[in-house]
Amino acid sequence: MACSKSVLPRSFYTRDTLTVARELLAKHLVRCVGDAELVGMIVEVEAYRGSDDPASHAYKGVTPRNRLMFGEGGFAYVYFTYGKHHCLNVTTEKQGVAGAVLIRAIEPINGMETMQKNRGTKRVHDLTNGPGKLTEAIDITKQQNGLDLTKGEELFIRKTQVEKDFETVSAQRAGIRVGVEKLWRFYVKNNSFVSRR
DNA sequence: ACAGCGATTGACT
DNA sequence: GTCAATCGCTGTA
Repeated sequence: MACSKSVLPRSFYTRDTLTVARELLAKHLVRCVGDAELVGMIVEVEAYRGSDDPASHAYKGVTPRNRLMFGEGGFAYVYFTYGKHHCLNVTTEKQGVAGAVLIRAIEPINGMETMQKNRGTKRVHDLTNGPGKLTEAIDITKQQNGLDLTKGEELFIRKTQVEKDFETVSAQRAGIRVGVEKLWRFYVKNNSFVSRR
């Protein structure tokens, strides 16, 4: 696998969830499907923790759905919601500590034609500017739930060759009714692929 | 067994 | 701006 040494290692993920969330911005999310490499730059994320975070799936303890949030950092946690959409998270923290980062938006870098086909639209700015949109664009379903992101194979995240300067904005998380006071949504300032709300 | 609902989206007024 | 779609997960019985 080319560029495998730039794949983020386990030690990146097994840290504090808020730190991992902020540092995921401007990294490249890579989805390999056959010979195709669908790539997007992460521009918007949200952190979810455990018993201190009423908005988190992990707030009330382990269930069959959220068990990956309690496992070791660096795995994909994919869930299905509103009867329509999949959301992609990466797990964080060490084994036994709940945490995950929701990938809310990416800026398409490579494989845009496939993303347009998967989304059924040609409008570039509608391809990946939302958690349910980007999973459809890069073909993430529960098939990918539990994947190890440190392998550099089907799904992974890598450092960019030259990371441009950017400003990080902290804001309220979207679509939740509790825990809104925590500013655990982070996005790249002025990036046009950040979801609206 | 089953009612309630959601870390969203797209269509419509 | 408002609201319906749609179904798997969760809590309760």
